[in-house]
Amino acid sequence: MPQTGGARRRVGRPAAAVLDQAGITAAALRLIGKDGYDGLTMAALARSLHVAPSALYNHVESKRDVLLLVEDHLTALVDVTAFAAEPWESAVRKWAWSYRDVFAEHTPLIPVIAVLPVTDAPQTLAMYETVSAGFRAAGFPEERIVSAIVALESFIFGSAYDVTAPADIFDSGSMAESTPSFTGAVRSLAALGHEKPADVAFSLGLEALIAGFGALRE
Amino acid sequence: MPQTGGARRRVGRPAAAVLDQAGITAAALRLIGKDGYDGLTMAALARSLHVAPSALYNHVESKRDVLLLVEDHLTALVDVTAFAAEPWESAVRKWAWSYRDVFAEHTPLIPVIAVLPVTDAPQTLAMYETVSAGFRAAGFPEERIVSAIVALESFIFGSAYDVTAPADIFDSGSMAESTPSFTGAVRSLAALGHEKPADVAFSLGLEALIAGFGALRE
DNA sequence: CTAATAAATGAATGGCATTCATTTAGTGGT
DNA sequence: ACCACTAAATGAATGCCATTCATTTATTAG
Repeated sequence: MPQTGGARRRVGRPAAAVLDQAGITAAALRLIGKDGYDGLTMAALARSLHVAPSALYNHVESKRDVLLLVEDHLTALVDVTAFAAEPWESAVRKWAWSYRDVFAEHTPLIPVIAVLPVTDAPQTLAMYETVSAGFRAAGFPEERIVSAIVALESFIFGSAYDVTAPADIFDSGSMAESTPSFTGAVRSLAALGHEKPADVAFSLGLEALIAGFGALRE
Repeated sequence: MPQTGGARRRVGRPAAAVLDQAGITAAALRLIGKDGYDGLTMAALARSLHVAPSALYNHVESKRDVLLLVEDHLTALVDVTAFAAEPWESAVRKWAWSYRDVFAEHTPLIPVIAVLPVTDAPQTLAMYETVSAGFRAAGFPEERIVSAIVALESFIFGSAYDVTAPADIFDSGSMAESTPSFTGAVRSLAALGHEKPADVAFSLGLEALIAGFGALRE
């Protein structure tokens, strides 16, 4: 049943197409924003588009395809503008923070992205092109560009998960006495009173990577 | 139906308990080794233990619990021995490679680990204790220890995904002409003929992090 | 001895992605 | 103008999944 309220569409091809990939992507994003990734089911997606679930399969091959559409849409939101206007260090810094922030809200996509051939994701490919051109212009040896980007990306994806971790993730509970070193370190960090510990760790790692990679430039 | 062949157990509590958490963990690991994480279903797990699926719920609360048991078991396999015997740099290096190697085979656990309160995972907590003690002994300022470990872990988790990526992940296909910088960088890396590009990126990032963090020591 | 608890079975339950037969509408070729 | 083909919708399965529950039997605590 495509619609609960309102006149339901009669069987057969409608005069004007109801669905397309852009509409499916937009509906998926709305759904994710409202109910999270648990709420993103093919049935719910169909319902939000006033369509039967099977109709979706005329436009995507699988749910993974939907996630791919979402991923590519989100990648286009990552800010790469600094590569055209700023020195390499600050361009990388802005890109990395933006990249992490976008996907921290969408960690269920990370397993999809990580093994996604870039051919299937034009916006993602476009991001890589801009970033690698930035590295090249900054004097990076060509054969290290991809490895450096991959390393940064790995750090970014891992850090995106970290953003979603519960605040008390390092509470050692009843084991505190048997883990004095770790418990002390956790308390000592907490004493600094940072609002977002994930940001501190991300900044620390990112600056180390930027400094280390910066030294590779010729 | 608990068993397909053989005499099936009659209804009611058996004289000796059939299941316990250690047995469930071992069976889950066998199953994952044989059929991967897709093959790890509560039904398959029960079948491999000659038990009805519902019997599992006397020993774990949910499938997530099973993944947690597996995760904690695997963490115990991560090599932290170098922290007792070697300089900080090489200890971190060995730990990080070992950690990545263990979880590269188990990437579906990463979303679970990333948000897992350490209270629920004693082996994981033990690893943190050893590692943080190593950082402390190496002269790390206490309030930076946790952030540095988190940053390294983020990089490690992201890199574990990278290991599983298909070899042709960066093949830009028909878009090659419109992405000259990226395509050139990919070709240039390929020309080096490394067997495992993921290892090159991991090494590059890890050495940058070690160098950057090493400078924090007092 | 008896009540409570623990550990098993087996039969649901509801949700999920996906497939398929069917219907209807547009399209390209002769 | 006709006809075959393709595209896009419906609605009814299908099979798998994690989880729950009533029931049975055995052990354990008081």
